[in-house]
This record gives sequence, C-alpha cells and structure tokens, in this order.
Amino acid sequence: MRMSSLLSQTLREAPSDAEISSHQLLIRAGYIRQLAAGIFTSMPLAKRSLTKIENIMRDEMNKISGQEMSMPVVHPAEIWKATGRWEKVGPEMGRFQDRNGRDMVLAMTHEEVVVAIVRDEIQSYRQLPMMIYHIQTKWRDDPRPRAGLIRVREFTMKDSYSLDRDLEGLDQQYANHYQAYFNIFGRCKLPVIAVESDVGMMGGNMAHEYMYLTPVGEDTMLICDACGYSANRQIAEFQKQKAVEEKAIKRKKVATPEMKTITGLAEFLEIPESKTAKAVFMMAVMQEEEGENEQLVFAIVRGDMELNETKLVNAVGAKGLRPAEESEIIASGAIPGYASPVGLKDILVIVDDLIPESANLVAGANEEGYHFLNVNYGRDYTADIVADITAAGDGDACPKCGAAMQAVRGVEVGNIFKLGTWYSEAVGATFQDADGDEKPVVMGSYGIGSGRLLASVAEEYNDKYGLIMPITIAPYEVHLVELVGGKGEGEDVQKAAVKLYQDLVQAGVEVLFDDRDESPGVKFNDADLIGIPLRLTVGSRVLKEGGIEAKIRYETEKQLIPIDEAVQKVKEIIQEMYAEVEQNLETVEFNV
RNA sequence: CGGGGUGUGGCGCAGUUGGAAGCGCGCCGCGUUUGGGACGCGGAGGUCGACGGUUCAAGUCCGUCCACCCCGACCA
Repeated sequence: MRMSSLLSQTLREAPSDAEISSHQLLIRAGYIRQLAAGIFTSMPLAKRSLTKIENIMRDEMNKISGQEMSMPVVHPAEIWKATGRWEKVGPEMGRFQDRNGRDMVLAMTHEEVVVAIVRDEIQSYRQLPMMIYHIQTKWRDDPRPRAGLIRVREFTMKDSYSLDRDLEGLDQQYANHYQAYFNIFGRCKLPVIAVESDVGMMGGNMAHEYMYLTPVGEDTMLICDACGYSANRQIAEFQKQKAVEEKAIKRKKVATPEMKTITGLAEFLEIPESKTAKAVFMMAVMQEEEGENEQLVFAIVRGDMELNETKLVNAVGAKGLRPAEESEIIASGAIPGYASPVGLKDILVIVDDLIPESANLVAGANEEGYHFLNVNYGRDYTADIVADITAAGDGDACPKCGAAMQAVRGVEVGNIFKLGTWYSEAVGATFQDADGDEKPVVMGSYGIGSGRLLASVAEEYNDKYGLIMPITIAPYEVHLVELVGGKGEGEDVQKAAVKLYQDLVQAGVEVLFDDRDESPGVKFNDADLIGIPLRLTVGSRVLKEGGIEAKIRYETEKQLIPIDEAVQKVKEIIQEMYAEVEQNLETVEFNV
C-alpha cells in the first residue's frame, strides 16, 4: 500500500476527549475515528488489524471443530420473547419497529438465533456434539461508553456456541475453548488471566472471564499470588475475621443525634467501624409466575465492609436490584440512618455470614437519633437468609490458602460460559437421544470482542512515540520509508525504493510504502506512531553503502542490509517475529 | 439516571468591561530545503453546538435544549 493514497491522516495532537493512551494513539495514528459516543469507524489501518485478529480467532475456532456461519443483526422480537429476554433486558437492547409495526431487535448477542436454528436443525444425538461460531456486529446501548474502543456500544464480536448431548460434552467443549482463548490472546501477544466470574441468572454452573490487567480497566479482580486463586470481585470469596468476644453484654440504647453514616457514628462513639452493623436497603426484582414483583430487602453487613450486589442478587434469587427509595424504607417501619432489624417484622432480612460471628455491634434503634449498643445476632434478631454478601477487597485473605489477596483492575476481553439447558428448554430445542428420550440441547457460549482486543493490545504496547504493534496483528508487516531528498540522487533512491517495494510485495510481504513527499522527520514520526514492527529506510546515505536500513520498532539499533539481500533478509526477520509469538504460546491446565 | 466538565476552521487552543472572529498545527499554490514533526511568500477554510430572549450591537449576558468527555449508578 502506498501511503500517498492511504485514507488515514496522523494527528500531531490527540483530540481533547481522548484520555487513555490506546484511545489517543489509535486516533492519532489514524486507525479509528469516532462517529458518536461509543460508535467508531475503523479506518483502513484498523480494519487490517481487526481482520488479522478475526482470522486468528477463526483459526483457533476451526481447530476445535467450530463451523463458521453468519447470523443476522436484526431479529424479530418473537425469538427474544420466546426466551423471555424481550422483557428481561432493559434499555440496553436496541428495539424498533419495521414498516409493518412489528417489534424488531438489534442483536446484542445471538443465543436466541442459535436456539431457533437448533430447534429446527438438530433432531438427533447423532448430530452432536457441534460447535458453531460467527463474527458479527452487536449493539448494546451501554449507558456509559468510555475509553475509546475499550467500552463501546456497537462492536464486532466473535461468539461461539457449543451444542452437546450432556454435561460431559459441555465440559469438553468448555475446556477446548478455555485453551483456544489463551491461544488467541497469546497470538495477539495480549497477556491475560482467566478468572472465575458470575454465572448470573442463566442457570449455568461455570463461567470464566479473560482479563487483561491494566489500571484503565473497569473490572476488579482478586488474585492470590500464593496459590493462584483468581476471581472477579463480583463473586470473589475471602476468609473473614471472626470476633472472639463474648456476646453476653446487655443491649443499650444511646442517643446519636445526626449520626446517619457509619463513619460519623464510629467517630462519635469512638469505636472502630468493624464494631457497627451497616444496614443497606435494596429493592429486589423477583420473577414471579404472574410477572415481576419488587420486594424490599434489608441487608446487613459489618460496618467496615462493603455490600456486594452480585452476591446479594444470587443469595436472594433476584433478577436485579436497585437502591430503595427513602419512602420505601419508611414504609417498612425502619428509619433511614437509624435502621436495624431489631424489632422489625414482615421484612426480608439477609445478613452477611460474618454477622452471626460478630459480637456486640452498634446498630440502629429504628428511632430518629438513637442507636443500640451491643446488638447480637440470634439474641436480638434473626435473619431469613445468612449468606456471604460482602465484597472482597485488597489484602483480604484468600479463600483457598489464606494468604493476602491483591485487588487488581482489568479489562474483560473474553468470556466463556456454561449455559446448560436454560435456552434450549425455553424454546424447546431438543434432540432424541440414543435411549429414545427427548432431551434439551446442552449449550455453552463464548465471546471475544475484536475491537476491545485491539484497544487492549494498543494499551499494552506503546511508548512516547506511538504504538508498537505485534507482527501478528499489525496492519502491515513492513513500513518502507523512502527519503528522496538531496541533490540529484533523489531519482536513484526513488527507483531503489519502488523496486524494493515491488519485490517485497511480490514475495508476499505486507508493505506500507511511505512514498509521500514529506520530510524525513515527518515520515519517521508517522512510522513510529503507526507502530508497524519492522521499518525499512531507503535513502541516499545508506544506498551509497550499498544497502538499506532496517529497524525494529521496539529496538533501538538499526542494521544495514545489502540491497540485493533485502527481500530475503526481511522475510527472515519477519519469520523470526512470528516464531517468537508462537513459541510463547502456553498450554494451560484446566481442571473442570 | 445523579455529580462534574467541555462545545469557536480537520486537530489543539485564545478571544479582555458586549463593539470588525484570531493563533499554532494541518490543508492548497509557488519556490528553497531533505536522515527525526524544515523555511519563505501567497491562499482556502467558520451558521462561534442549536433554538429563543435581552440589547443600537451577542462568541461574550439570560433561558431552554442538544452533543461529547470524566466520576458514579449500570454492564446479556
């Protein structure tokens, strides 16, 4: 490709609304342009990188017997009503009506289409196991797109779906994906860790997220260096410090005027926050037979700990949660700021499993301006549910080995999910098994967003000059710079550069040829910015020495290559780069 | 949806008490330059986010709305 005709201008300065480096550099280097919040155009450079990423995904999916297909982006609402997600999913789903007034959906994922196909196409166990995938546009109207390509509303995703006779088959396909995903990220040179993640409402029994660890990420993981335990904070467990005190002390009411927060209360009473009980009121959306129903949930955690909403949702079996309004709290008989379950009736109380193990806490007296001292679970009140509902934090003890865990941030670049039979049962996607019984197909779903992967790689590999793209996903393998300056020698340089360009292309090398009439500084800076791993320079200075100059983007040395060996030598360098990536792929252990 | 911020040429920005819309980069033309974002001369490019109001006069003051960014809520 000749740069003189490439649709991509580099920018000396990043747009002011780009804050993180991958966003700034992808914009500055001309890879992407923004159209609206969370909606981006992939310019030719990004498109080439994305195509390479997608081809890596294809390769790895094909290796584990995936069949590529293409499912529609626009769906009739019926298939979403069939699984109940038409109602379940909120405004995140794009909905519109066609000209005949029929409800339509913009695809945010493709389980519905998969089960619709499976229902019609899979009749026999002889057709299973099977794995299908596609690389397709998704629309999720995220309330807060951010950080360039890290979190967008429209994106392309490789999503695959495993279909099996039984759970053993699912386990196998899940394990296949577990490894294939490490291969995909490894081939893109993106370091990731797999962490256990929330399975949510889908009846699945296992899910993992692939996290690229970076401070710009918005998920928090707890990882244990000692034993390797790692989990998303949403579900991370930890060992809690139990109290050793006697519980016998008598309950006592004290005046605590204007002390509505735990911090204020602890200061006022001169006690640590761990000696208080924090009351959190949530409205839980419960799925009842005749539809949804909201119920007030009174959650109690120790004052120094944080409620984990995901754990709470799972513990009470709710569809979702929202903070309760003050009026809803008052209607229950509790006083906001001074609430406790002591003396309250007809309210769903759920306490963290540490609470029964704690002694003599300060809790609200359900009276404006008063708290109780020495409140004890069991004696003063009981709960409907006792469960782990607090969030693990940095330094908390590992649930497996007890060592202090680290809280780290990351970007979720992929996930794998054992769905089970939830979807197939919902729509009657069944097959006849060898024993003659009609059984629901057992499913798994697996996803990787290609744009987010590109952005993560850009975030990981850059310096003050620009991007440093791995050879496997760089838009081109070689950035050829011609320096046609000088007096009288320009023609020779140009001839040599054009010939080298043509020879390289002929030899199958992907070359971005900077043939523009620009100064050397501009060309070198643009080359650094775009971040193609190998840069070749043809200029009169080195040409006189009978060669061209080669520089690897992430190294400082340059080397002179005799011009008649250039094609061969370049191919060798490139091969080495590819080989280095392949060598570093890891086989991971996966224990189902 | 709550809190904060920003909207002036493609990008980055300035614009004073309301009084003729500017600068740098980029872009076009000519010339000189040519190994790390060259220089000279001459140009093009703007409904100042939108609408309404105040005023003799609005980029500037007032109101409403919109868009984008950041934090939070949210994230099959």
